Amino acid sequence: MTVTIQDIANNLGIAPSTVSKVLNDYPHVSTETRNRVLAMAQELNYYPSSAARDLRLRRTNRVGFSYGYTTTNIGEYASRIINGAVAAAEKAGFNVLLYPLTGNQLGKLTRICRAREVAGVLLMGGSQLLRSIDLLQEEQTPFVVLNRELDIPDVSFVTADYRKATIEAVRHLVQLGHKRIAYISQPALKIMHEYRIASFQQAVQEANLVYDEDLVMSASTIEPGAGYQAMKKLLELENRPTAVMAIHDQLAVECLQAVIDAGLRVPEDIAIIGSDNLRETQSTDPPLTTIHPPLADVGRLAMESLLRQLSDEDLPPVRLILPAQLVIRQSTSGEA
Amino acid sequence: MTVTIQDIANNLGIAPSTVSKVLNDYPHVSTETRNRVLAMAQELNYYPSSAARDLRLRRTNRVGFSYGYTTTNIGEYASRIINGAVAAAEKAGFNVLLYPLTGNQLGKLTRICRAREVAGVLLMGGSQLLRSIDLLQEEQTPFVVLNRELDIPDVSFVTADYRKATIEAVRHLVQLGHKRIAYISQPALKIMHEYRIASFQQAVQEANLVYDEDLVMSASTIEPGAGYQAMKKLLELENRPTAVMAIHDQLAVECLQAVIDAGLRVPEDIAIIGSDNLRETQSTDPPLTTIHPPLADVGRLAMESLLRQLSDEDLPPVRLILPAQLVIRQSTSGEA
DNA sequence: CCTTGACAGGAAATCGATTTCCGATTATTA
DNA sequence: TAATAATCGGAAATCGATTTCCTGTCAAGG
Repeated sequence: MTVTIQDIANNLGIAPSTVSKVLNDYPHVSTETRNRVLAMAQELNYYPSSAARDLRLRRTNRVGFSYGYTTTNIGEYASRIINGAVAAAEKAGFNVLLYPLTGNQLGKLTRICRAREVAGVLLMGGSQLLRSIDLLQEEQTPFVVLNRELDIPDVSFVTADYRKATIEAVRHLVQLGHKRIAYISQPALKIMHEYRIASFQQAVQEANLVYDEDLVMSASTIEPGAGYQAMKKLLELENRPTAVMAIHDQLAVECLQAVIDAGLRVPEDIAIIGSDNLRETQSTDPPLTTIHPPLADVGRLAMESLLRQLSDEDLPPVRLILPAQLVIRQSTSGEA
Repeated sequence: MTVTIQDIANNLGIAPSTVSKVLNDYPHVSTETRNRVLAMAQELNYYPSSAARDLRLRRTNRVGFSYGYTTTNIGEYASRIINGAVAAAEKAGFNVLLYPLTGNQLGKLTRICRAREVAGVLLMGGSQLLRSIDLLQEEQTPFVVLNRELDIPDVSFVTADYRKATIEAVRHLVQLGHKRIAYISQPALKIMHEYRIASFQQAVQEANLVYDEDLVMSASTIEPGAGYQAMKKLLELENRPTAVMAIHDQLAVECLQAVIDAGLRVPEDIAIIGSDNLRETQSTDPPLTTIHPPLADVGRLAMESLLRQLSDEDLPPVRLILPAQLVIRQSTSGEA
């Protein structure tokens, strides 16, 4: 059933070690033997057992993609990253294992490392990101963090420049005459949450606007509807904002709904800016202005860095912040 | 660095075989030894090498998810299936490997099988589906086909009842008074394409309408815009349809755009029905009526069947056709 | 008191590929 | 021609865990 190097050797009356040498392009094998081995390997449709190889070589061509954003479901956001990562892995002959970070995240990561299931890991989110990083560092498992800017020594990451894009977005709103800009975030996003709020604050101040904490709202849960509620609260303020930015498009879509349901117009009464440029932002009415992070590139470059780390032991950490674009649509500009 | 069973044995002055027996709950080990081993394993943070286990046991707890729909990118459609599949695998202690079917699909599948990289495969799409199935059968690698109804002996599949949903959709349109219903498909979807067209034809005939081949259009490429073009052609017919169904929502969204660009109203002039219930169908203007296949369940049940096949050699093939619902929104009903 | 058998634990084979080491030939050089 | 080197191919060790087989001990039963 399964063909081994032994079978090839037996069929030819030679030693398995010789077969292995042929298959690994070692010198000191006659052309004749070489050809016979190759022919027999083809005839028997031989492929080396991945388990045996991995064991003997003490390495594997598998990498893990561990993820846990606000949920452990892959959505459009995650899949764009995965597509980039998988394509890059594929090109290098590596396979990608999915590790949703549910339950005991640290326990799971420990197993992955110590059982040598994978050669390295791409780490995206998870509610225990910092501790996960600690763990991977201790285990000396190569890894790259996705979509987080981190100031930890020797930690590689690839992310998008949400900060700059946020500044650009606020500038865009200011140019349109907005002075009271609200922000809706999601505390469940942890580090991302804090980083984005800080970016927003910086952006507001750089635009010489007053930073009003009352205008920073949180979608309290990760259930759909939390963004709607947050927007509703903003609309009830006595001095309500004229523009809202959301940490991600799903919230932005809910905001849009809330504004419309309140009988107000977008963008005339309230302008809206989302983030991530999900497909649905193109088909809402009006289409949403949004921050476009190059997620496929994030995935691709993270994977490429990881693979480089795997082949080249001590490379300096990679810290990539890719430019993100502001995609302007009618939810701010109003023009058709 | 990496802890082996040997290390535990050495630290305790016993044989590795004894350690293994403890870790695998064999009898004939004294409680005292057992406890000492377990304590030491914990202390050294021991996890068994997955490669060594796989080699010795001649099995693995990895399953492959091979995919290639119209593209080898994971989109919302595929990710919903994957989420279900991964969750089910996770529950059973299995890990999922992603195998995008690019390039030499059959070669890739051959390697996967013969190198024993995975214990089984979920097969979703791919331009060579039938030959892939042949191959997996010959290799005796357990597999389950996703989202295709197949009449091949011993082949398991899990899919949604698009046929019934299509019939329901046509009936819905007929009730609204439609008599000329068009269908936009995508030949690149191969088997799915043919199956859906056949379902549509059946649905039309069961509704006692005339099946007019001129009303069956193809989105010629998989590039965005092909659906728009197809719709445009339909609108140019002298006797144009009053309703359109699309094989998937992305096409439906493009149809909507085309209708609006032509200055017509949805649903008053043209009603539209999509398929898959992608997120964006909720936020279009008007929101789209669409067929909702329970994709997460498809993934989950397919994985569960596969895992059952793995533990229980000769089980009869699983042929599941899950009910799909028609989600009625304003692109047909018109009511807000 | 001897036999039988349960029991604890170790030695060694095994999974399949790689790699080191070694012996036998042949080719090269002094 | 003798010494050395290169070449070919095989034997055996190795990776780490599992499993079979075996040995020695002790208890039970005749």
